Amino acid sequence: MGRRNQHSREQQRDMAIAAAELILVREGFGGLSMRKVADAIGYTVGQLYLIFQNQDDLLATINERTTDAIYGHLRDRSEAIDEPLARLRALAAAYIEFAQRHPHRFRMLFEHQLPPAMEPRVSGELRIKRMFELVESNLAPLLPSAPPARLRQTAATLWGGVHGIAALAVSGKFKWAGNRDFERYSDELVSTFAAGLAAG
Amino acid sequence: MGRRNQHSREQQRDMAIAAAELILVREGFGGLSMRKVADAIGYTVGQLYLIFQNQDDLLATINERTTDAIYGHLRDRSEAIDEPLARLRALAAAYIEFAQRHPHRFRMLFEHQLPPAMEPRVSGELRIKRMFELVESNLAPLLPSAPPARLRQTAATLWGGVHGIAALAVSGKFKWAGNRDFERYSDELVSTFAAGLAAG
DNA sequence: CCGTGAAAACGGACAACGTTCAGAACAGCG
DNA sequence: CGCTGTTCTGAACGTTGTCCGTTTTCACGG
Repeated sequence: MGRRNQHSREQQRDMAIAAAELILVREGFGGLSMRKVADAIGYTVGQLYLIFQNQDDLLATINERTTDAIYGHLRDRSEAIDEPLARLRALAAAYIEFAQRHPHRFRMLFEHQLPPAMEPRVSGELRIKRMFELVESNLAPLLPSAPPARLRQTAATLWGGVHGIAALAVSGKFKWAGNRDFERYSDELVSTFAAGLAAG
Repeated sequence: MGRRNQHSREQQRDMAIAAAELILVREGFGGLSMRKVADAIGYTVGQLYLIFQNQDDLLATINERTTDAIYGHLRDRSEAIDEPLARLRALAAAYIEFAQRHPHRFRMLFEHQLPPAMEPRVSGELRIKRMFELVESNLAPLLPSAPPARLRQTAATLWGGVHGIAALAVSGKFKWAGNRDFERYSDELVSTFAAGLAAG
């Protein structure tokens, strides 16, 4: 086995991912190229294509890590809270906070699409599903007698709404509102939505 | 004035925009290149750069037209309705419908960002603002005694939420929900949110 | 009708991009 | 040392956005 360098394939993979994430954070989605990643880890582009199928493979891998990071952030910000509604508010605020703190990672997660030729990544879909289930489980106490299907739809509705605020915050198309404090919007959304559920 | 072709600069501009929109619809954001546009209108790339400052200029122009199209669609779908809450529901459904019918145009509107070097486009921001004001004016009857600032925030909250559902619908990351009928979500969001407003 | 100057359009150049692949460089074994 | 199979390189191809020197075309003055 002629190995020229001391890094195993697994190590190279980790290095490449770390380097790519750094470039993503610094220069954004558009500035992330295979050549830059290869340079950053001291290998050539060709080698990168022995580690990743193609660029989409690398980006999808990073997106899975981003989903994990969001999930962890949501857990951290909500686990110490007892009251269900307060937990939901905290989850929403944490989601907005992550989007604003890591706009490039957040944007790439939702803006990058795998080409139709590539088979979809089950692991990535499961991660997103898990994130939504976190919302669902915290929404359940507010809808005690709702059947599972209804609960899932309502969780999707609410979280879709929270996601919209985060998406607009990160897209930069929200300047007209003049308000940089986006948690105010997510708070109002969650509170008013919950009040509506209670009323209905 | 030596003009070789029968098209005025204004005509060339219109042709280029129309061709670019066609390519966008057919091949998506990533498939839209200056060279393809130039080919489509029978000119060379160089000429395209006498019409548009650069690619971002062309894309921003298309995005302004997309905003107009959404605005018109929202008006069409809501003007015949009398009841304010029903109007809001119709607006939300129309927004989702547009996003699903024109996913590439919708995505580019919110995913493309001008490089920081270019000065922001006031006309584009005004168009987005106008769209949100359409929501605001239909939300006003539900909050009769709310001050303008509160009204604006609530409109932004609600519409941010609707936008999130549209964004998720178009991003293809909503498969776990198993539900293709996204108007169900926007209906629930608007109804529940309005119920919450009435209760508060 | 011809010449001239300016506007209009072309087309080649450049750097950067994703991707591929023939061959060079290497480690271990005999 | 030489052989073998893996590892890695570096050049290549096609495409992209962008620029700019050159050529073409026309309107007008003579």
